[in-house]
Amino acid sequence: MPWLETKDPYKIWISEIILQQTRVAQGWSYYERFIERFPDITSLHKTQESEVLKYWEGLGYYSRARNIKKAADQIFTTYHGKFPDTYETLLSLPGIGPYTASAIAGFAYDLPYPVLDGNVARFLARFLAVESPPLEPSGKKIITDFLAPAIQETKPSAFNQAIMNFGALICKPAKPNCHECPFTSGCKAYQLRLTDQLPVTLPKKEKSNRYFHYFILYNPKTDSTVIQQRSGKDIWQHLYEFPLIENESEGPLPKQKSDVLLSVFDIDSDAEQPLLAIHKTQNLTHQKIHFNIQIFLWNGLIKDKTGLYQTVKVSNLSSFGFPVTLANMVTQLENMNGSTIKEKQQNDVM
DNA sequence: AATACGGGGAC
DNA sequence: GTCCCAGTATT
Repeated sequence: MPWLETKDPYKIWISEIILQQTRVAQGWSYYERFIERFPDITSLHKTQESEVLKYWEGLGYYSRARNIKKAADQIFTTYHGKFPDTYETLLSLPGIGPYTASAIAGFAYDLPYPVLDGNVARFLARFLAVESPPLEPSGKKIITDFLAPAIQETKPSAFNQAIMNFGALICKPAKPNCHECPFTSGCKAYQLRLTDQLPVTLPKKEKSNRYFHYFILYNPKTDSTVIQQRSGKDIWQHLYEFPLIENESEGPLPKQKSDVLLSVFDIDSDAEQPLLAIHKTQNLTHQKIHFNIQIFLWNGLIKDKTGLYQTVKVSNLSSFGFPVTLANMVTQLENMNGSTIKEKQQNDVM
């Protein structure tokens, strides 16, 4: 972990944001690349949000990237580039909640704020036999009241690191290593044989299905295609995507709907068939996305005055941040490098 | 208090 | 398939 070798609050901040709801194994390479490109507040302040999102591509929870950019701008202007060094000012920054504020306060400044992440919550929910979900307000209070005096007894950074590691390595979600645990004599869950029933979890909700029909329009003459940036409050905010029609139900898109979009790009669906149609699904926490991706040949015309669509070279696509499923499509497109599509086009003519 | 927000790895 | 991860913001 960065804080094992640095007290730089900037690096600690970035690593903590990346590791929110993200395992070290998944986030570590992102951290290294991110720090290399953005070594400090100034470098983040000088770039565009879209580049930060590109570096976040594939990590998920993209509000983290958007908020990192916001917070960096705030630190640059409001705090003149000096990283905030109190719990309250840290907490006031976008993307920094109670956990991250405590983590930075402890690791960078040795301030005694106990961290309460998933690992700590699980350990203390068992140790204290907390009856409510440990991250709900009531359970959270019980745990925080227990930790607040405890962290005063020792070095905050060591305390926080140790208690999180303990939860991750010993007091694991399933099959905790109680035989290696030095706290069994004080652990209520262990005494009551409730270790596999705690912590209490909330009932899970059903996830919704969504049907995304993407149109990849390929202009072989210029080796270019069309993308747009996602707006609104929906998933993947500010990431890029291909022209999209979302359908309410499973199955093929009604011809009338696709014709409306295709006509914007001067494509007659009766004359032009997709070169390729790809189906994929992607499981997210709250929804299952069904992708239907079609590649069409395109003459380069856009009959749309909103300016929401932008034409880009295929060779330039990878400079934009896409949702992971579309990022994989981009990789495929680049590998085709136009030649496969042209080949396919010739085969169709013959 | 409930809900949305991504993606992947462990089981 | 299910669970859940060094959580936060919004409603």
